[in-house]
Amino acid sequence: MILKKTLTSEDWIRASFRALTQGGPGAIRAEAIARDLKVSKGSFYWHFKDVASLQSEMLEHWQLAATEAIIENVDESGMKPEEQLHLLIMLATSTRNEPYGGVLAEAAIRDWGRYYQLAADTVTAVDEKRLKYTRDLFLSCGHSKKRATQNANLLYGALIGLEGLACQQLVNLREDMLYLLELALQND
Amino acid sequence: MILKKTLTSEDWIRASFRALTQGGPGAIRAEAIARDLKVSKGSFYWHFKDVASLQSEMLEHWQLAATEAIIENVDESGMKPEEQLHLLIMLATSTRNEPYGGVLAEAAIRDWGRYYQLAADTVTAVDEKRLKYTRDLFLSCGHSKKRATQNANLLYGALIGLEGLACQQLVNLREDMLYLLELALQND
DNA sequence: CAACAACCATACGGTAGCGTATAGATTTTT
DNA sequence: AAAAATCTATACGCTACCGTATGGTTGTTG
Repeated sequence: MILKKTLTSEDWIRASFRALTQGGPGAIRAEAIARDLKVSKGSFYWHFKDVASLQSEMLEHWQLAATEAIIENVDESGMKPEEQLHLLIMLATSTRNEPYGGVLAEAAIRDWGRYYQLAADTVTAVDEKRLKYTRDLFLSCGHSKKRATQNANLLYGALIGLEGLACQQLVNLREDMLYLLELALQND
Repeated sequence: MILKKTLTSEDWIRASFRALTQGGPGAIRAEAIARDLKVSKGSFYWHFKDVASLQSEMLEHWQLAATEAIIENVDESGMKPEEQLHLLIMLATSTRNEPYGGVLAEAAIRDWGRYYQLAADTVTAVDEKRLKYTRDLFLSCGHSKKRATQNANLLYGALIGLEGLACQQLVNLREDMLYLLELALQND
């Protein structure tokens, strides 16, 4: 166990994501997070100009992590597109230990976007990238442009919606997602 | 135009839903909503014991409205189950003028549930009812118990997820939902 | 009209957060 | 060791909200 004497802005950002996932956007408060880190807010205002600046740094970090993580794994797998889609779902439905809180942060930031423009823009950018990536996989499966788009939309939309329902124990996320992939890949 | 001299608790609840949809759960504050209604908070504390009591009344009202609205329409249509499913999607993807803010309130309350237990319980109750209703429709279509469940989960999960993406103009909600219904109803 | 209830305004004390200022402590550099 | 840079503590004024207390206004009822 390494005892760090001083904090980095990374430490603050990680703690802020804990606050976000546990208490929502309204829990991103300098003094509250300072208490969590067992320091005073004097530290906060050294690392950040103000709370808004912390928030934008959080979103910046998340945007990077949110697109790199899975796509890299799938790209380097050397599989056929159908198998890549399967892998994509397996990765997306695993309770992974991602930086910045994983699927919980994902949902929290998505919510955040409803009331905070910068978060909305970030989420849109991430969604666009993921939708495009998924659509390209379906295109590689030989689907038409229209059908590839619809399949990608469905897959990604269902993932988001089902993640919430899975948290309430109302559905089995992976099972339902794999069933959807089956439907989407069926030739007519 | 009728000039009302005094407010009812209903007026407060409606205004509170406006606040919720526009500013998130954190925007449900007695004094802020009072300003919106152009009264003082003395009025608020006459109609409600405290903010928590306003919140629980909001959730109570929404829970009723959220389940009655569409299901009634579909039940009384006298259609075949396949057509009822189609109608269900048409209604769910129409930008309806529901009480308490419609689809925007829906999303806001879903978010709210992440940080507020009472909201979480309310959302779960609503989701359970809707999922069961949808599953029963698929059962009426002759689907097996397992497949009916998966189809219902997919339909409802995709609706939730796609609603968010539709707000960002990233998908066409109704088109994608109808496509999903097509897939789900295909006989193998 | 008197009495009462329904509804709202105003004023109060208390808490919690923001951002600043300033000084203290610690590490790094010279 | 001295100086500089890095990091944190403390104290301050400000704002916004909560919930209470109290009194005023309006409308209804006997």
